Amino acid sequence: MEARHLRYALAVAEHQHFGRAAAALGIAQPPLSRQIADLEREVGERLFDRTPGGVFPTAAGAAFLAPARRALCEMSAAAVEAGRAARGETGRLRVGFIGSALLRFLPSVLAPFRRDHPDVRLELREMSTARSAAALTRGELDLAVGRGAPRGAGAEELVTVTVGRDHLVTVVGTGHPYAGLKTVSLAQLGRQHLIVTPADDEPAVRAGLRALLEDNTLALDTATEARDVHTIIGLAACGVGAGLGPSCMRAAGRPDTWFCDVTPRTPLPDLVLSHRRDDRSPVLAAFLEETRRSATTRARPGRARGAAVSRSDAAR
Amino acid sequence: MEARHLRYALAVAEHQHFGRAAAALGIAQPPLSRQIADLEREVGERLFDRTPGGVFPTAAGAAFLAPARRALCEMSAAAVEAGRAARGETGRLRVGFIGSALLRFLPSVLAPFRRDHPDVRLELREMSTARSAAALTRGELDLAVGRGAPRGAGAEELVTVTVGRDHLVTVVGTGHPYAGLKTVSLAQLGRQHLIVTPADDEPAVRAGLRALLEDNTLALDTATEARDVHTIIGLAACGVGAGLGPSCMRAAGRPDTWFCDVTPRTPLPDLVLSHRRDDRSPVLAAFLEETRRSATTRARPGRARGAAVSRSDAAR
DNA sequence: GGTCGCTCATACCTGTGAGGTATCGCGGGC
DNA sequence: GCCCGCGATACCTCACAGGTATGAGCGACC
Repeated sequence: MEARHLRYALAVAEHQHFGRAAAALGIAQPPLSRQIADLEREVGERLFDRTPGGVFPTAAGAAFLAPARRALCEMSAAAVEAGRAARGETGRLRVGFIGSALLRFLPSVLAPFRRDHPDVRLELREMSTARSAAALTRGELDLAVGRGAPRGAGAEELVTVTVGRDHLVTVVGTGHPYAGLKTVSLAQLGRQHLIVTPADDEPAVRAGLRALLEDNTLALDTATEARDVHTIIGLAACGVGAGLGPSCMRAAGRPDTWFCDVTPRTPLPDLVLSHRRDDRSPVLAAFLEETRRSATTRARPGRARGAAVSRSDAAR
Repeated sequence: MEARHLRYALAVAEHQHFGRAAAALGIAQPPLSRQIADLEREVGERLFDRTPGGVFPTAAGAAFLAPARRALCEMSAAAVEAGRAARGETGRLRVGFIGSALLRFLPSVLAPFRRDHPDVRLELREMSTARSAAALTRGELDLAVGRGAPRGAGAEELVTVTVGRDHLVTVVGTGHPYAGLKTVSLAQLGRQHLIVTPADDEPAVRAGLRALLEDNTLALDTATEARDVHTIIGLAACGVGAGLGPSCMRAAGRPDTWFCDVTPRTPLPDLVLSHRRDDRSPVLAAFLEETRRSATTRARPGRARGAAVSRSDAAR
């Protein structure tokens, strides 16, 4: 049985007349008669009653036509869905991201992406840079948002794009001696109890900090660790010590906290997107395109900081 | 796009290999490659990634395959449903019946029919013989169970089958003078206040009664009318008078009622099935077949009364 | 009641295209 | 570098979808 048979049967049912159905199908009447006869032979039942008053479906014909209609619907739906999937309008995007990406990058990208791709299922999971990179190479994620390009096993299969730059800031509670200062020096920081992100989670960030505080590794080794920027800020607000984090962390500021730039101005590893090099997912491509677009529209009106996007490979 | 393309695409997806898919389809590999290429051209998207490690659906391909599978399912379902409908296993049967058919005929036929045709939607509506015949010719019913073959406009388009015979009995309350009698005569009945079925509802029954009581038409003209056997019995129990009805009415007897045969033994119009002569519905045919079968199985062990089935035309 | 007209079925022809065979191009692995 | 496996390409062939001509059945109508 071919789709042709279904189309012909539906045309006959619609027009109740072989001649007119054939005309509507753009073929002659005899071939239509024969195709219907072939179909009836294959199904094993007469599907139409040919009466002088017109052609009407038998009980078997009526029962045949409903699923036949659905089958043709599904066939055209297949073509439509293939096109939509190819354009990235449907599908799924599994994104792993660090919490600080929620402060500036994701807000600027997610809203327009959702607007332009409402039928894409976004699966967003907050996780550390290290975990998202591993999940990416295992195929459990399609996109990772983290700080610093992934290194280590499988990293050469990934491609990274920088989507944000931040420098180091410190956050303290309003009762802390630094509260009210515009800047604090590295030397001052080295004498504080620090609150930092765990080494396992953010190797690039920790390596950078270790290099900065080379004379005060003790400060880092005895530091309090917190996985989330909000936790770092909250602990600082409690007076636990001086939190260290990216400058975008200011967006999560609370009335009982104070932020100081660190001098000298100290860039942190870039906020980067990573995805598998061989990933041809149109949804991923659409998301990256949206990232580029939102970067340029943000860059034009004013400062390019945090909006610079440059493509590079993680392999080395 | 033809069903062939869907089958081929599904085979390629399943085997992840053009050669093996072609073998499974019973064709050579080159035609399969070409059909897939044709399909991709028609859809406008590449559906499969041909890699050295195997053939895998692209995002568009994956989106295509799901509805394609459903389309093929619907196609085979169409053939199956046509067969089931042709065998009367699915469909609808709208039956109009007089209340007394619930006493003997319908109980013997409906249970086995439902058991053998569980997916047929039975629409059962209690109505008078006159109304069911009219609804039948208007196409609002498929089958009518009534007393006496339909006459009048449209009756020649109907076919009737006798499914039950009854003779006249009378029912009285236990306080009535006839209570305890085995039989009462027509003459005795003519002196009673009667409870009978309305003339509009059951013309054949009323005509028969009128002929019987020719000397006592007054008794009929002043009779109480009740549409339903249960109402006739109930009114008789209340002492309103002597109810007249078919012998199968005994099956609805109550402790406060008494039934007497009428002498001489007086046959009532047959209980008949009617259906449109041009109705080719397999469900109807299956129901009639079930009727015949249950009649013969009931006839064998004992009395054939009420089970005799004879086919005849209502036209005259 | 014979004829006409309408409609679907049948007979037969034709051209397209599905499927066959042979072969090429291209990676990957030894 | 060579071989092997796999999909693509080239070309052929025949089945079958579709075309034309005509037949068969059945109302309608004069």
